[in-house]
Amino acid sequence: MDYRQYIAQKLNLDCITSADIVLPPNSEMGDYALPCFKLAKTMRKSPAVIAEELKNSYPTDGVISGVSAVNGYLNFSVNKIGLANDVLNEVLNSGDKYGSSTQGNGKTVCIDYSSVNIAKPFHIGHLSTTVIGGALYKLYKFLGYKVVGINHLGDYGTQFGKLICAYKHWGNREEVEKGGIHAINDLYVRFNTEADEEMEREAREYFRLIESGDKQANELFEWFKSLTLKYVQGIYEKLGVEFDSYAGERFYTDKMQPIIDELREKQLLKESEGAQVVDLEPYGMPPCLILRSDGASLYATRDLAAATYRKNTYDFYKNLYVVAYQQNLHFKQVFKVLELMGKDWAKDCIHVAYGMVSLEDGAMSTRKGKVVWLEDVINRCIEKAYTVIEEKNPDLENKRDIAEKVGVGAVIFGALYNNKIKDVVFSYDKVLSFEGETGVYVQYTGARANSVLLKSDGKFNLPDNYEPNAQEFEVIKELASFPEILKEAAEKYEPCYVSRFAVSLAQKFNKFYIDCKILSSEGDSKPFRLALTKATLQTLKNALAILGISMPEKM
RNA sequence: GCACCGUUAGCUCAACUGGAUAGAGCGUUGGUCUACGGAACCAAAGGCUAGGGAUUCGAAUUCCUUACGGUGCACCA
Repeated sequence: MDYRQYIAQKLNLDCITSADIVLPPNSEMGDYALPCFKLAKTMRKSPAVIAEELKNSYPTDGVISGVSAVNGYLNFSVNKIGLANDVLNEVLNSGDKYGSSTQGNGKTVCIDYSSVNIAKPFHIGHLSTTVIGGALYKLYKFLGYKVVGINHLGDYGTQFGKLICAYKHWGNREEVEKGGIHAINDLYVRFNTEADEEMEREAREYFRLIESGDKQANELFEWFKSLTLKYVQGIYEKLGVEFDSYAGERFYTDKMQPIIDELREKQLLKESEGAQVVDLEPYGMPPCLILRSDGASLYATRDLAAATYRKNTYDFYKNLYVVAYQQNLHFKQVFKVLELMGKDWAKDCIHVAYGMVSLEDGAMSTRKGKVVWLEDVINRCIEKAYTVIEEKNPDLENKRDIAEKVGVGAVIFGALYNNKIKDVVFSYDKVLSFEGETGVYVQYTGARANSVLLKSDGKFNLPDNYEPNAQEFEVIKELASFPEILKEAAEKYEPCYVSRFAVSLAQKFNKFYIDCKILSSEGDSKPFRLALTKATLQTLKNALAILGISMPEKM
């Protein structure tokens, strides 16, 4: 039920739409409001008089039970009985589907996220793209879209020549098999600190060998790639993140030439300082480099090919890139070039930018060993969760399992709680905090709700004409807002709308839980409160699921 | 130098996109255990929304400007 629209319709004024309906600052005033100040101009009356007149003419009914005029605002109170009934019925009937939608049916969304680089382990800086992308993936699916999750592998570049060179000089099979991706990364780091000119020359030669299809060089490369994928797969499983395509940069090797031809044909390409570029000066941007002076392709060239490939293959409705804001200019340039090429779908390409992570003593630096590895963060959170369980609930079954759900949940939730554009200074103190506005708080609330339900016989019939009290109604309103929250989150590409909703609902429920006895209440209260508890648990579960977090039954 | 982003309570952040008294968590202080799970709840203290101008009935939110911080700006990705 869209109350804004309902109210706007009943008001029956030309200049008022559902967008003009706002929420009052506190619920004693009402549930919705219309500020009458705009109307004052056209109606040539004071806002207070207008509100008073509208109040008298507004037809109250079973949906809107009260109207009042205060300080130029027209306040509406919804019929609590009706709303409570509608919401609880809908949540309980929809179950895992509550909040879902069919708005995306027939539309495909491509999401490029996480994009692992071969031979580079994840550090804490890779968390945002992975979990933001993962959450958007689930969110769009929930809203009925077909979603293609794309891991645009960083598998192309001269660094792989360096890596092979380093391996040939210092590495051996056993050590790499044993040490996995970190062993490969160590070799690469060593190359960057120790390599002389001779090795640099060798590295370029190895890169050329990869490119020209040399068997031995490619076998090594594929080996490094498989070790990398094995490593990230473990992390993705923990974080509940999935992909439909691993088409990386190399995949586009043979798909760039048609783009270059097209650019030339459309006379967009011109030479500048020996390189081939698209001039973007009229749009206030530096030129977009397409070919280096030695004829080699660049980052932008591959992204143009990739976007075109995605359009042709998936016919996307939207094509999202979950990449840090460092790349703002790059994507602006690429999208502009697509537009200049006459691709009308360029407007559907969106850079979902997020802020950067640094450490308390400055930026991360692999070379200086100033790195926080993602798997360490995850493991430490799981350990902390296990310790807390040992302390608070030592008889719990499946302690390891639940510690993982809680620990991983804390990591994901922490990364998705703020507006994504904000920079973050990583601290263990913060991720290891399990109190207040955290994923653990939401899970704990769910476990509490579940515990109540287990103690009841689980059978109740929702009473027909039960008027909820203040605490109950706060929970009801929160539950009712979930579908709308999801739509806004998708529109703004902001998973934090979902995590904030989860905390807010948990807070409202906890207040209700403290103030109102559930199991020992009498009359219609008991079945109503059980229904409310069950609906809250369900909705918290659905919200967490979108974020990639599971709800433990006990903890 | 130019461009983009950010700046809200001691700290970390919200604020439904221009609406009423700017809200949470952490921290601090003081409360709530005869428990449906204290990983919780209640209360108090804490704000000239970085400074200055403008638009508006009305601004944390829009525009201009200054300061501070971040990022980017040609052959890396």
